[in-house]
Amino acid sequence: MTVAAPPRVAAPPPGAAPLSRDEGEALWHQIARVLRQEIAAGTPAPGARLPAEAALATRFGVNRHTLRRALEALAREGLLKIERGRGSFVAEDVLDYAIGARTRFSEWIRRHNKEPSGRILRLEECAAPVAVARGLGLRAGARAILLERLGLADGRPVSLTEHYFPARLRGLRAALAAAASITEALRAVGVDDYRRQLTRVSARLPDAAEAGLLRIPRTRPLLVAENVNVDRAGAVVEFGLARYPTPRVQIVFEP
Amino acid sequence: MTVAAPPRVAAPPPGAAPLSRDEGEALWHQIARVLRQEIAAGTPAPGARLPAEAALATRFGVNRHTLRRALEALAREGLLKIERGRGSFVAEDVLDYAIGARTRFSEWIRRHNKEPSGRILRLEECAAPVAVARGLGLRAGARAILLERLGLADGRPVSLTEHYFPARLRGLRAALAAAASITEALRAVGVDDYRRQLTRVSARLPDAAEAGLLRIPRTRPLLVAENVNVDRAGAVVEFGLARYPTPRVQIVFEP
DNA sequence: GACCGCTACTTGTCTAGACATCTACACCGC
DNA sequence: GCGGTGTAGATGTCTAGACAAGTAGCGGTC
Repeated sequence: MTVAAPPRVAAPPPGAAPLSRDEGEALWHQIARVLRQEIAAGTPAPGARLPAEAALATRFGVNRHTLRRALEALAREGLLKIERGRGSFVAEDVLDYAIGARTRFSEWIRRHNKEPSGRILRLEECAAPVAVARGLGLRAGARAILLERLGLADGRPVSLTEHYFPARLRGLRAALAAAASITEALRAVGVDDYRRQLTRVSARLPDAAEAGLLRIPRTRPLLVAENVNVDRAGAVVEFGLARYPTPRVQIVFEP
Repeated sequence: MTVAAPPRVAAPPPGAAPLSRDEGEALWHQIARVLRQEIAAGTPAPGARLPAEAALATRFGVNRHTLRRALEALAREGLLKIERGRGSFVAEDVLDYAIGARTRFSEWIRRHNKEPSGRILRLEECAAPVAVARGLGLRAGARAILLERLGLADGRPVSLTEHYFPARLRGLRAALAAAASITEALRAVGVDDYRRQLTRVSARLPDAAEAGLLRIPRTRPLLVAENVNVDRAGAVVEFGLARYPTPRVQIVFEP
């Protein structure tokens, strides 16, 4: 009397989606379909990490190679980004920041069909640092208003900006505290229109605070953009210093 | 004293391209590069079959899975077409036959940057079959001139055509034997211009002779096009019956 | 704090074998 | 000639194990 042969592979765990073996559709194809649906449903969310290949293989009750085949297919479709040594991540569409003369944060985010929001981190009067004073056309140490702000798209941080305004704009600090956007606050103090005069882009690694606020590891570079905004008369109304997390954000120059 | 451990895999045969193991580039990537070069150099030629995966794996001294990975990459690039149960074939660009009123064989081929040529298989006077007589507007059994021709592009067969002409065109048979093209022969007997009045397309499997001439297996369908050409006055000057091998040739309708 | 090395975890590659599935073709019987 | 059947050979899928190589974080050292 012989014992029944053990199944060739471990059965998938109870709650898992059932894969049909010995039917027409390949296992890796079925797995890709399941993952595609889950991603479309929002879990895991864009940017989130998937379980490791070994864990997913266990979940579906298949060999790691079979599972890899499914992940490769999804990566080719652009749904996943697989990073060696780190894991597989649900692709999040890159926010192209198209630098134009009149680009406003909320318009930028809305153009990507996301909901813009923001959090004021700091709002105070201070002495302008040297680089800022030069940008604003002031003497070093002159008084300036500083607004530090975290920009979010659909709740995910996409920018960390410092805005310096010359102190000559009376009432701006109160307006910034009350208004929903910088554009609106400037209008409240008489600056109807402004445009970007200059933008300079660089990159560096974030410090701990920046990494925490933007929710990125400290090894991911930031794009750092300095810009100068002027009013219709050409007077400087703002010096901005923006930090964007890569690769979530890319900057595009529009001539 | 121990014997040296045997190599994990068989060494590639003497004449084969050397692959560098334990260097930065993956084996499958090196193999893909070698095959890409060979295809670019023309051997194997477009349409030709590559050796089977097992044979190629032996040639490069790798496992079949490793070789498959290289083939898959090339297939994704469009350089190969892999067909289950048949083999891997160097992709050949499909000849789109754009049906226009004045499409001539040589122009068609030249538009694809290939060199047109042809071989006359038959040239004789015969009694027109019923279908042909109807196309030519003659009584069944009326005398007609038949030209059967194999058309080639860069030496590869792309069409097999029967051309029927009404016997009223005196001297055409001699002209066809002497001229390089039908257009030229017709001009020699006074038909300066002609245009396609009608084309009807169907498909069927080839018989043994057709398969042999077009160098395709008998299981590959032929595109069959009947067409009627008329001169400036509207009189029928030719009834054509063309057979094209799929998928080498596709027919495109131009409105 | 900065730097280094260690370690755990992750993805990438290669090998090996088994079986499924499809194609082409020869063969046979009618 | 026609159609079915068998067979060899091709690609497709899955499992299994091993090792390479990259990443991140921890802890020790200076």
